[in-house]
This record gives sequence, C-alpha cells and structure tokens, in this order.
Amino acid sequence: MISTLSPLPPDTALVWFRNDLRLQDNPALAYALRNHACVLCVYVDTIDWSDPPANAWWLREALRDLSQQLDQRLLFLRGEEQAVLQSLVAENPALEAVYWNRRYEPPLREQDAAFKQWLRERGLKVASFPGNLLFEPWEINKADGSPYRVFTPFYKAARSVGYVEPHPDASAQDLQKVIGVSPASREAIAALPQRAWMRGFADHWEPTRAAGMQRLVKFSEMSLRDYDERRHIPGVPGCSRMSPWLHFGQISPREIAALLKPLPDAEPYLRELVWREFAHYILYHWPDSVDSPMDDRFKAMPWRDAPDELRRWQQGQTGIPLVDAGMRELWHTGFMHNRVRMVVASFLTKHLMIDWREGARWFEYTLLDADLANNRMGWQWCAGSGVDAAPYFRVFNPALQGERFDPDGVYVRRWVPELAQLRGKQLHRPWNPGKGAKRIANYPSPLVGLDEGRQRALQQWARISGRDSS
DNA sequence: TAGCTCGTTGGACAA
DNA sequence: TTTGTCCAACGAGCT
Repeated sequence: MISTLSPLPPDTALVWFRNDLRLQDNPALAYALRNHACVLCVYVDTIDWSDPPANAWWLREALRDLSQQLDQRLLFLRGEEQAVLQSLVAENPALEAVYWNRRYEPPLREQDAAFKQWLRERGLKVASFPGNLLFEPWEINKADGSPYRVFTPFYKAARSVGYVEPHPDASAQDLQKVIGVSPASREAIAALPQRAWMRGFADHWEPTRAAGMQRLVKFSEMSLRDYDERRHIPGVPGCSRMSPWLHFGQISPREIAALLKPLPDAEPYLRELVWREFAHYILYHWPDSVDSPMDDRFKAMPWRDAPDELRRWQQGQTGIPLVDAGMRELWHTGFMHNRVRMVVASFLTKHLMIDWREGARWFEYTLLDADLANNRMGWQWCAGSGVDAAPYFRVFNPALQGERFDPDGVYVRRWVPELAQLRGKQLHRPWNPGKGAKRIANYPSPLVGLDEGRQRALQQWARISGRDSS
C-alpha cells in the first residue's frame, strides 16, 4: 500500500490534482497552503493500463515532472477515484479539508459533486476552485440568461468580460507545508507501463512544464505575428502546439493569456484559446453532445458500417495523400495539425460516411492532447451535426486542400514518403498520373472517388433533412 | 415584437 | 489564372 511516511499531522488539507498538474496559477493548492498547517498532494490514476491511450504516455511524464517539482512529495494512488479517496479520508482522521480545481466534463462533474457532498456529511471542509478555464461556463450568457450556441457572440461576450489574471502563486516557504510521502509513489509513477507504439513520442515532445513554457515563449517571439496565416499550413511550424500542456493543466489558459495579451497581433491566437473555452462551455451546458448529435436530424443519418475502411483511415492507407499524411502524423507523433484534423474528419464522415463518433474515439485513443470537450465539438462541427456547424454542403476536398495549404508537398512528403517522387498537383492526386508518369506501386488506390463520395454524402443529407427530391 | 443580419476554417462552376 | 456567385434554409442573436 502506497502511503504517507507517517500519520498525518493535525490541520492537514488534501489537494486533489487532476487536470491541473502545476504548482503555479493553482487556486486550490494556494488556498490549502494559505489556510492549513500541512498539505497532502494527491493524484489518483484511473487509466486502464492494459490498453492505454496515447496520452497516458504524456500523463506519466507530467506526473514525474510534477512530483519532481514537489520534491517527490506527490502521493500517487490508483483505482476508482472516489473509492480511493474515501478510504484515504477514512484512514486519516487528521484530514480536515479537501480542495480541488473544477473539471467540467460529464460524468466527472456529477462525481465531484457527489464526493463533495460525501465529504461535507463527514464534517470535512471542501471547496472547488476555477483553475482550468478563462471563464466559468455559467458566467457567460445571453441577455435572457440562456447559454450561447454560436461562437462569435460568445466570443464577443467573453472579450467584454476580459481575460482573468493568473492566481497568485504560493510562496516557496508555503510549499514547505507539503507533506512527504513514501518513495513508493515515485516508483509507481516511473513503473507505469508504456507501449511500444508510443516510443517515438519522445522524439517530438518533452512533456515537462519547463519545456512547455519554453515553447510558449519561443512561439510568442517567433510565430505569433504570422500566426493567422501560417497556422493553416501543416508543413511549417506556425502553431503553438500547446494543447497537451493545456489538456493536463501543466500550463493554464490564464497563464497563456497573461503572457500573450500585451503583445501585438495576439488576438487571433487568443481567439483560438476562446474556442477551447467555447468547447468546454458547450459540453457543460449540453452534456449529451458527447455522444448525441446536437442537430436531431443527424440521428437518422445512415452511417456506413465499414470496418475495413475505418481501419484504412486509421492506418493512413486511404489512398488520399493529405488524409494519409495526417493519420500517420497522428500515429507517430500523437498530434495532428488542426487543418488536417478537419480534412481527415470531413473525409471520414462525409466521403466515407462513417459515424463521427468512430473518428472521435480514434482521436481520443491516439492524440496526446485528447480532450473530450474540444474533440467532440470538433467532430460534430466537421460532421455537420454540431452547434454552429459547417453547412452540409461544405465537404472538404482533400486534394484541393492539399494543393492550397501544402502546395510544395512538404507535409505530405514527410509522412507519405512513397509519394516523394511526385511533383506539383500530382502529389495530391496520385490516382491521376499525368502523361508519361507511372502510377505509384506501393500506394493504395483511393477508398472512394472524391466526387463520388461527395455526391453520396450530399444525397444522404438531402434525405435526412427532408429535401430528398427522388 | 418584428425584422434584420449573420454564421471559423469550402467547392463547383461560369465568366 | 483569377474572381464572383451560388449552394438551403434556418435559427441565433441583436436592435
């Protein structure tokens, strides 16, 4: 049994770390340190390590980093969250309070509320704090009090509120109040199993807070000015790639906003940060949107059951260069450029007519930044069933997207080397070799003709929306 | 209340 | 090659 080194001293508060793996801008931690003699820092791991998702790799590194920042005083436990914490509370009568920063996903929100009630009934102090968003989801509403469904008005309302400053940090002296734990915790984190397919991630990422801050500062100095243009081009480093650090809360959105806000040209990037807020906002107000289309007409969409085609999409073997490049980038690096995410999602849901939830699940399995709110909103947007979604007739043409945003083929050649010999537009349309050009032998034919797939999707849309003329 | 404007990320086609 | 227009209709949000 992993435990603290000794019985807990009187007036100890427990700080429960979840998706806020940082010591800075951490209101729950700061409050506990300010108001209690001792603080026990705890993380409860719930991952199924028999088949962990990609971001389990990141989590392990982030926990090692956090533990190190705490001089190895992070108590690491495994199991069902409430059961683990309830037994910890029951075994340690010196625990007087439990604090955490809020999370907003169903069903975690309900579980947290129930746990809060359980703690109160046992006479413990308990409080939750805003730590992971710029705006609490209930703070921004329309004039009539109901929540927004469209981004632009939400964004305007958010801007008028202004970005909240980071919470003041606890002092180094206060951090001395954190209670030491048995070395077993550190060993247990280090011993978390990893999968062979994740080994390559370390070539692309360093999941520590310090590395994330370094990346952020570099981005603000080098790329912020051209962000609005270059963020669309997958072949160049125009994006900040902060999403995994944000997902695990190693760096908070308030810290990012505070750093970038004073800089010129920051608004396009900050607007993307507000998109992250909007995703959490939507999930908070419409928790069913995790699995149900927000547009009811899509409940009747006859999604195709095509496991072989789904597998080829997952493996980057669709025969569509930009789609395959994106899916391979995802598998090898745990990341995919945002524009390419839209292209592969459009291809899966429209050209292949495979259920957007299949795509969402695959992204959640393979993305290091896999975030329920962002991911589900993005997929619904691409499928056309979400709030403020793309109109049905907006079917991305992956070849055209490639020509437009990867004109030199830098991105496609990087991930689909078997096409490296093709030049110009041919690279994005290898099924249509020019005069005298050879077909590429070791690259598959397209799963579906781009025009054929588009027409099929439009026809199905006409059916479910009641405009079927046939 | 009624009316007006607008809606992250596009594509096809005609001129 | 570039530019403009249309693709449907509706509901959200504002005045």
